[in-house]
Amino acid sequence: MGKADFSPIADTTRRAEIVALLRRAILTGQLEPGQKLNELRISEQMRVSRAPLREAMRELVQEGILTSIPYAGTFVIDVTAKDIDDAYSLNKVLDEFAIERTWPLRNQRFFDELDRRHETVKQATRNRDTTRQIETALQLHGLIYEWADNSVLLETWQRLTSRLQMYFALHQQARKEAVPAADIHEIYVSLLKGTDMRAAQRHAREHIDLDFEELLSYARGLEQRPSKGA
Amino acid sequence: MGKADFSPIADTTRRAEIVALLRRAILTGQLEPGQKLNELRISEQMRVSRAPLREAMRELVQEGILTSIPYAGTFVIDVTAKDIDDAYSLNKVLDEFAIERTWPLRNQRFFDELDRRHETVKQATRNRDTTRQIETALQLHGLIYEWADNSVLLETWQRLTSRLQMYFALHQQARKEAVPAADIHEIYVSLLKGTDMRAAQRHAREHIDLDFEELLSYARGLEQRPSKGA
DNA sequence: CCTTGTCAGATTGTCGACAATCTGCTTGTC
DNA sequence: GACAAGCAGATTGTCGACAATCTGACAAGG
Repeated sequence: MGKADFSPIADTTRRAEIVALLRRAILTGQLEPGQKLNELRISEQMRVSRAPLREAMRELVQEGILTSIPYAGTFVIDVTAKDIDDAYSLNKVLDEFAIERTWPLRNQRFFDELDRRHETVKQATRNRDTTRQIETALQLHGLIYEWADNSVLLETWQRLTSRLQMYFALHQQARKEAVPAADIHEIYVSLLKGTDMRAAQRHAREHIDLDFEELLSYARGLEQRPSKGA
Repeated sequence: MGKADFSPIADTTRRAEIVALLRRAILTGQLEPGQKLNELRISEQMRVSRAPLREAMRELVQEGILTSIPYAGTFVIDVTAKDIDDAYSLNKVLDEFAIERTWPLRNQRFFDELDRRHETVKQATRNRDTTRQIETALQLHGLIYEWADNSVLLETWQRLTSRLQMYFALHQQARKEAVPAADIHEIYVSLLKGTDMRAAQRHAREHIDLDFEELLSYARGLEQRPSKGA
């Protein structure tokens, strides 16, 4: 059959590209929490007018990684230990739900995709590319959300992901050492392939606990850190 | 003491007002699902330029009640039975979590607020104001989210609320009869005041089931309904 | 010394006009 | 008559300029 699956072509608006650029800058920590985004300066740097830039910023405000105060400016969100803890506890609940929904829908394509993403994480780990390591680990984790066949759940996860990626990036940036080379995802993947759903859910919970443990103690340390301005 | 608590003053930007206007129009069903929003026409009607209107629309796109296709237009989201079912099942999980978190934080102020909102619903019911009835019922329901002391959870709920309100409004609009005068929230409120958390969670689940039951059958009926254009 | 009024500079919010893109119709060709 | 090319209208995307608002400094007054 000549039936090819074409994915939708890329958004060719400046707005979409600006959103991607800004998001990346925030999630990798290039833009620090609390920092103000000067519209004129950024628009000149990007060789773009302020209109699409402002529209892009509105999107990121709604996405939850920017915050806007009328006539004062738009800022990268501040990260508090409470924020991380909130995201963390919600994540646990959502994980359990996502696994429950994904469970009966697992098939060979799911397992293949699981392996593929796992491999991508391992590769990033080998390359000592911490930023990409965070990104790919979240993508591995996100598979259960993509597979759960619930659009609202997926959206919720994607919003959460933005923040988590930002938190982890900040954490990594703070302690300059490389992340553990040991593969902490091995068990997670194998449990998702297994037959005991409860076990998978339980592990996901503990798995998350592990990841967040350090993150939280780190965040509690920098509490009341002054926001850096431009 | 002359120490007054001042809440932040209202956003006085056109953008914010436009967002409120558009959201209301969508959530009350004035703008139908699938309908296209003509920027020029709306901006002229509101006596506003397209810039703030477009920024407002970006916000609502991210809020999930509008969808944008580059160079084609921005449309009110289409409502499918699956969407409602997805929102419904996630809502159940979130409710359980919200109740769990709110439970130890309940105090007199909580109970008072609960009664206040309950009273507001009853008043809207007496006045046969169905739109307000939906709105107030969701606000009553939202108290456990506001009280749970988890900002991420609250945000998630607020996004979900937008859709739910839209769904219920559509439903109401379809079947023109008035909503049941019987007070279905009575038990919910009393259980939240009680001592059996599990019972409250269980009831919330069933309570939601009741509300959604009709909504779902209605939505399944209008599946493949053609989207109405401008 | 502290408070209040004023002002200049910088930044955000809004506007009207232009450019890019899509849609549907018309036209020409076979 | 079927079909592709191309044109005109409408709509969205982007731009540069102007208006509204905030911030901080400075001066006047108590």
